[in-house]
Amino acid sequence: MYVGYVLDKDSPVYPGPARPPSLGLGPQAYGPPGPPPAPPQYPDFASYTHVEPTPAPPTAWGAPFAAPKDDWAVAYGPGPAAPAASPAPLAFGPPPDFSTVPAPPGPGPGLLAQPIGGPGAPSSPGAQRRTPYEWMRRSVAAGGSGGSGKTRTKDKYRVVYTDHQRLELEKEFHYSRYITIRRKSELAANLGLTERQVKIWFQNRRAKERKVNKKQQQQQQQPPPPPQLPPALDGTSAPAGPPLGGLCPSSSGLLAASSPMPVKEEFLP
DNA sequence: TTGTGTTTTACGACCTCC
DNA sequence: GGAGGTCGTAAAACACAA
Repeated sequence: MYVGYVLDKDSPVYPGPARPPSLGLGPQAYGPPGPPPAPPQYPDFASYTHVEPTPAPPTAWGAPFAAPKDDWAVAYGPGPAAPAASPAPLAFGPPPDFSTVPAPPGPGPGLLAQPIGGPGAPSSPGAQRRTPYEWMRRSVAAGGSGGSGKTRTKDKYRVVYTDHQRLELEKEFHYSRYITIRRKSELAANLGLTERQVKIWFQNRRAKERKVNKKQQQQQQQPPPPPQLPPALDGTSAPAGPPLGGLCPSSSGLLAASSPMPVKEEFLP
């Protein structure tokens, strides 16, 4: 690992890029070596302030998240109210939007305020997507490859992170593809995860992004085959013209117009 | 309800760096 | 040697069509 530079960046909550500029890896620059540093992959995230949440920003982050899903608001509840012992002012805790919604059913004010082993709140909207209660109870030892060393047991193969956990992880990821040691500790502490889980989440997240990017690249290199025209039209239409150009200028244009990074469906308004 | 495909955690193998 | 990186994979969780 590159502990050196990571530790170097332990200055107050991300005063600058977590990646040394010498690597050409800004906070948003991610990708296989070679491609130019590239514009921020998440222009929409430009307004996401990673540091202290300002008193009342309409939204702590940008457009894709400007309108938090209602169900999130329902699910998250008022949040942890930033544990008093929090070492640093974190951007944690739900955005202001979340602070006014009622707490989810169940004991405890908010997810983060609860010990991870607690009953926990439904992770997702209406708990229809997830059934978190059981895994929430088990997740105390999650990450728990430690100890017995056997983690893939039948009843505890993997846990499902709550939407809030994922939300915070995503926020962190959008800020920087690589998390610092300090930030990892803070995240783990505040989300009730282990540092190992945070680390692995970031690894998996990067893998996912690579996969998505690769897929998009392939799609752009292989434009979809022209639509099959009915025989009647096929015989009379000029073969060279852009297919159905009048109706749809070009599919490549659509691809190009799409964001380099697909917005997580959950984050879509 | 069931079958199937996709996504999400988690791990091991291997590599690089200090 | 230890930590974290990628890559590949397993299996649970989930979404959705039939």
